[in-house]
Amino acid sequence: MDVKTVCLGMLDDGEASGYDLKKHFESTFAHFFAAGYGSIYPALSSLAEAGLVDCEEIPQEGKPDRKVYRITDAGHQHLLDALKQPAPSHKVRSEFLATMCFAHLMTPEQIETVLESRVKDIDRYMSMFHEFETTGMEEWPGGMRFVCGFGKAMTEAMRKYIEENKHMLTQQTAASRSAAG
Amino acid sequence: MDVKTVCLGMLDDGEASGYDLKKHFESTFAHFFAAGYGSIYPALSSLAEAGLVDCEEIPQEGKPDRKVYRITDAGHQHLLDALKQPAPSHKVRSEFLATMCFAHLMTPEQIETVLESRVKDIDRYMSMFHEFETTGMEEWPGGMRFVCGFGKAMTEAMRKYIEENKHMLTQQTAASRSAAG
DNA sequence: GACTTTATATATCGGAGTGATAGTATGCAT
DNA sequence: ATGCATACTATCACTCCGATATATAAAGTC
Repeated sequence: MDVKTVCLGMLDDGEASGYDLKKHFESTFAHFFAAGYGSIYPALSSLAEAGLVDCEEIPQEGKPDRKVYRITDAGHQHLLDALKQPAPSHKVRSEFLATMCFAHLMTPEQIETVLESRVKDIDRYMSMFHEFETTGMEEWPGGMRFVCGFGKAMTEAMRKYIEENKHMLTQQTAASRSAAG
Repeated sequence: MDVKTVCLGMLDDGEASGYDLKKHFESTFAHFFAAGYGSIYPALSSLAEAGLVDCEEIPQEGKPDRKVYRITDAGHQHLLDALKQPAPSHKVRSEFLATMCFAHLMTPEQIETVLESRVKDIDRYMSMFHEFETTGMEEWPGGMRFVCGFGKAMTEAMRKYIEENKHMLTQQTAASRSAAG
């Protein structure tokens, strides 16, 4: 399940341009599968070349031509095949946790700053989830609701853990020890 | 905070070879910062070239020479600077959730298989965390304890969410509807 | 005794993805 | 009038991932 396949899945729901897909990646998919133009445009080109999507160029004045992609029958079949993968991965890449591993080399102020930025990020996600819930999430397919609920549950658990355990980081670091003599 | 910096941080705790670091990445760092030889060896070469680590080649019979890396003063200073980054990221890349977004295109059996493999993965992580706890985690620096507790809390929350919400996925999919007529 | 797996140790390479940058136009605010 | 957001495309250098290659010994298994 790479960017190509996710794009294909999004297009299975209706035609769209690369720009449209990017907005999708930034909203409902943001918390578990980010992708930028650098992956989306090459993905769409490659899908078109493989005949899994059709591309219609819609000329526009002033702006660049809008390229609208539509999934083909072969594309739909390819998607169905891709969904047969029995053990899809779930990976975390956290510079935050990597940094916290070395908390004993940081000052309490540095640690506090990092935690604050993490909590801000968490709050951004929480308001995003809240917005989903208040803008017709009930009509989404079950899978999408499951996925967003998953993100919300994880984000809440993260905030709770940080609040309840940050004392482990700020108490008695190497920096505070040397500062205190 | 890239692989290079994490290697530097590990070496701040004592000299090690690329092979040693890999084992570290596979145990305590596995749940939030995976790295393979394809990232570790180039990282070490680059750190050595920049003078942030020293390399001592220890000849061995039969096996390839063991290259032991040791952090330099410049390297330690570089690490301290890297830890000043105020907003380190925390990213999830989940083919699992991406797949679940398209649950309406899957059979209940396919969905069940995917969930089972995820739960197995969760159990592997849980027994890993359990092993950490029973093998002298109390002596670890606060940061490492925080990070492992974080992983455990997230993993537990994940299992709980899946158990309580998987019904959202298996009920009434497109496949089950058409199978039922 | 032969066979496979596991552990020790290095390293490279193709392909995938990231983040920054670039170009070009409209419209809206300050 | 200058900057900023929105709409739309696209590329490029770099980093990272996963698989693969190479070589040997110990330990388990059939």
